[in-house]
Amino acid sequence: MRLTHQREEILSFLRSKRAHYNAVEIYDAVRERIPNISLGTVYRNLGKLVEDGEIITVETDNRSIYYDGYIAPHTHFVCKCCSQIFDFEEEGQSFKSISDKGFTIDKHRTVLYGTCTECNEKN
Amino acid sequence: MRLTHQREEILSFLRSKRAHYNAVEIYDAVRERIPNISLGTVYRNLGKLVEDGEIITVETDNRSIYYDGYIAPHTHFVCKCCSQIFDFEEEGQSFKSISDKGFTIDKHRTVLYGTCTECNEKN
DNA sequence: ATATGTGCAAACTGTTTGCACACGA
DNA sequence: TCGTGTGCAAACAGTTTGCACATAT
Repeated sequence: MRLTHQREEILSFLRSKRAHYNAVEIYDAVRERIPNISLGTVYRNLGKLVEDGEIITVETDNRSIYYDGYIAPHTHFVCKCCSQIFDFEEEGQSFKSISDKGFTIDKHRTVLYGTCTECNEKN
Repeated sequence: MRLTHQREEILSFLRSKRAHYNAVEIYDAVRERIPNISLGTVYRNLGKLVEDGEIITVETDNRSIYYDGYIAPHTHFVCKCCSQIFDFEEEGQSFKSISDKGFTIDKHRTVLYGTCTECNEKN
């Protein structure tokens, strides 16, 4: 993976903020430093960075994918009202400490990604 | 919520299968019984059924949303190879029993949905 | 030197929506 | 009857991609 100016700026932007951005938000932010960067380049780099494990994605029930430069395992909370995404270190099924902070939890989704038994046996 | 033939067929299809389908797959299945149903109607009904808590969604890193008629809390496993979605009753952070079955877990995402403290205070 | 990346614009895909008509309660 | 739902087609939004040129190594 070649280290281009564009890729560097995208990665350092995501690492500098402890927050979650979609592709267009990242595009707008990076454009302040590289005015002629294209949205296609942003998408291509985000894809590569995810593939490489440099950043992670947050799949929500919004239409767009959010990207996170903080890659240690953690839990995301999506507010249906302001659509902000919050980080929590809590894992597991007890989210009592989160509700205690004043958050109301409507639903909770856990998704694992990987290779199933059958596919593992085939390869 | 009015009980139309279309809504009935969509819901009974999802309840009859312990599997996960996207809108087009549901459209194709229901079309065998209601040949002139439209994809728009399928989407509208899926939205209403989710809103009503009759079915749940599975957000994956595929482009499309999957729908599940089995609404008890459970964990989903998405195979990156065959893209099948598997159900597991396991919750929490220890997925040892899943790996013991021959599944390889690459990543694990937990997302909570609800209302944040600030928005709760506003309302 | 050359494989990889870029900007641009067009294409693609999943989903939503406006409209006139149909139907369930 | 009347408010909700439907089929259809067009619109939309997020994302991907083909191309010719540029750049990192």
